[in-house]
Amino acid sequence: MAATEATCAAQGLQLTATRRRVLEILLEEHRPCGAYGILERLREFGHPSQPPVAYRALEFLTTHGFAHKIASLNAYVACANPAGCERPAFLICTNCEKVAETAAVTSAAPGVADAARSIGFAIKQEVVEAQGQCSSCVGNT
Amino acid sequence: MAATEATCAAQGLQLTATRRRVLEILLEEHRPCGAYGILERLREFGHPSQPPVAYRALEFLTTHGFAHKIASLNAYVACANPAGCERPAFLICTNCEKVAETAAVTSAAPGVADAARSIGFAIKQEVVEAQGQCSSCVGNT
DNA sequence: TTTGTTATGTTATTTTATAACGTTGCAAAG
DNA sequence: CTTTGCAACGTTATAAAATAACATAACAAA
Repeated sequence: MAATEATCAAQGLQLTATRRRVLEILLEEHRPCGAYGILERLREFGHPSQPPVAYRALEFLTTHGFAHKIASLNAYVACANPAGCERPAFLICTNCEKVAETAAVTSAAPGVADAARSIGFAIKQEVVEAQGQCSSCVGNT
Repeated sequence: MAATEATCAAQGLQLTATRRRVLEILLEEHRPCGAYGILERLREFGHPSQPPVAYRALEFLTTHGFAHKIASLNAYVACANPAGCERPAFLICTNCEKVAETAAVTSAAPGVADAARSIGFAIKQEVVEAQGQCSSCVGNT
């Protein structure tokens, strides 16, 4: 949160009340939240709660790297490293639903990078989302 | 298509009319198709066209590896290598929307695999979707 | 011929996301 | 000042994606 505030201040980004509240919600849960779940939480706090409110805040947060969308879940998480987040990749526990964020060292998995090069494909961005079981859940279900 | 027929025959899977038609549709387009786009095409061919029809066919096709879901687009593509598809990864052109399928050689991008090991996370499955520009579109947009 | 299984047909609903349009607040240019 | 521009907001409506639930059909095995 502090890191986010600092980045916003440094870059002239407006961390408005709703945007801040959405980020707080994401930080409190440590699991991916659907947009409509966030919306409900906003409502509890007296914020306006039509869908575009949540989606606009989420767009701001994801655009600037303060949060990420987990495409395979259609859900959102706070960035684990808002100062200096690069090449985020996610480890999603299918049992407890918690998500660990990590950084992919190279641009792509070997094979993918090679394949891209060989067909002249210029990679701009990657979605890397691994599903499996976290250490507490290994063995269960 | 032939490979899919062969696999179905070998494994006792029923490639029914609708399932076959959906696969044909995916093969004709060589870009990702939304479920509702597929549904429209089905309607043109006189198939029933309620959403579950498309979703059931897609579930069959994806479960058995004849097609894949592109999570970051909420869309579906035919598998490029229905015989022996493993660790599929996708290169999605943001300009022409075509998708190239490739195989990730290792289980995860370096860094991701390491991170998983270090926190005791057992990876079962991975979603790897790179966005960028294909060779014909590099330079445009 | 009954039973179980797999696939289908259909209605309705849920979940996720965006279009569109008017308003507000505020800072910089005139 | 005041008006012009812009970014954010509020609201209504709708689109797009996915699934729940339940009835039917087709067919093979007991």
